Amino acid sequence: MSPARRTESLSREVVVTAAIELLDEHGERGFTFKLLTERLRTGAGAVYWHVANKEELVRLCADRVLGDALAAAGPEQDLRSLALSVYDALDRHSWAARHVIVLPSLPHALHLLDRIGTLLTGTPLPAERRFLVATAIFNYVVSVTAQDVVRVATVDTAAGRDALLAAYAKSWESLDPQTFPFLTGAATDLREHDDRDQFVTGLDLLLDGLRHQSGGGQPGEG
Amino acid sequence: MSPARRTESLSREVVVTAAIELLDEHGERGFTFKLLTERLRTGAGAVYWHVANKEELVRLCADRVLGDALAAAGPEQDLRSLALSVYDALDRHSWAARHVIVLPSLPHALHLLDRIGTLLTGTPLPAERRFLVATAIFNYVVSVTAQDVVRVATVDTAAGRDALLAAYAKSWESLDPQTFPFLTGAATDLREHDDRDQFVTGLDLLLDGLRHQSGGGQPGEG
DNA sequence: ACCAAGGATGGAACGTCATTCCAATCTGTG
DNA sequence: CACAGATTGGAATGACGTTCCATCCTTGGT
Repeated sequence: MSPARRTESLSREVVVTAAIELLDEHGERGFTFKLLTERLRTGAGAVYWHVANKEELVRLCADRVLGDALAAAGPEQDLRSLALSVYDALDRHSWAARHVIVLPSLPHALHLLDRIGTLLTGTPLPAERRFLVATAIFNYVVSVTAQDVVRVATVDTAAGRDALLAAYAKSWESLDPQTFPFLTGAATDLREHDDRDQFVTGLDLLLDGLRHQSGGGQPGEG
Repeated sequence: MSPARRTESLSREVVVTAAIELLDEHGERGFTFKLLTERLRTGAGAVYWHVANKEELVRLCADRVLGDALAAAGPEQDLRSLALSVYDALDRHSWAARHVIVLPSLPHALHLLDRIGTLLTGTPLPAERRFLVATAIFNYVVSVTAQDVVRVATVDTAAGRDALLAAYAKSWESLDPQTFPFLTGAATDLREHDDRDQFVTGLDLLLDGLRHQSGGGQPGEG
């Protein structure tokens, strides 16, 4: 594009914005300072003036993404739609979720945990269990979004994803039914797998458990 | 230590065993081929003869850990104790969980998913929901173990951990009660945080939801 | 308007890492 | 005993994060 150096001044915000773009384009593994300095038309030293190191930079990016997600999700939401808003936002930036942790604090992670905890205040859940349950829900939302157990997202077209799932499903069909009695019969389900549906299934299970526990119950002896 | 080269021949198994030791000692970030070749008393070329690259090696290590965990957990377990066995095994090798994915398949991940699905077969849960629910449980166990939302594990003494948690709890107390109405009151709970308790809380929530959804039966029990 | 002081910048230089390459050694087989 | 292929060790390579430093720019005091 342009060979010259930049005219506007750098700032932490500008660096983070460019980094998020590059993280989205190349993934965390493909995100390098070389790419970053090229896009910003500057040198490494300039970037390091605003940011301690790459790790801090990615953390700042993840916090920005989470902050935007929380701002976009109106404060009137219930637990389920809050969780879905966060899932959708983090899913658009698949590198981000793994950096969302409570301690050492990612600033907006505290906001999210607080919102979950506050929403629990309006339920019959015993007060002394609120923190454990809030953290469990936070944990589910962030962790499951981060792990991405079915990694077919590398393929960016929907058709390619379907083809890949179909190929895997076929290989499941030819597994040994003795050692894999369940999976051999589940190949069809795999073909219809969808990350978001999968997330929702677990979330509803969790929230049903919450209703059950706060209704009249003790955590069932499992 | 010893300057000589090794006498016994290398093998994939030997390499994986040494790698697991080093991963445990230095974490995934600190695990390098230099350390590995020093411990094995060989050169990089020899290691690459048995293993395609570092990523494959770590995946093999994770699969070994998961396989050992499944072998140790007897086949007669119910859902809850199976989940706890896997949690405990993966928690002993904190680098491993993040590499446990279903597609592209980590071999023993398929075994785990199959065992979860098979345990659901003895349940009133509608057959067409089994795969979704099994994957949800798999997802919870593996993802939550991987994410480690409260990263105080860097400190290896229990006393140090407590001190760190106490310090964080103190900082929560002085947050703005306006923006953090829940957390400011939860500092005490944080002080008592325990990763495993936290995992169990979410797991029981999930299993309660399962019992609830599957029509009041007793799925978790054999 | 001038000047010092420190805030910001760009890029060269450095050390570390994963990976590749190749000459050397071992092992089985005829 | 010789040859081919399997296996090994370590030097060479290239990419990367980070540090260093000379330079530029801004600001506030005079």
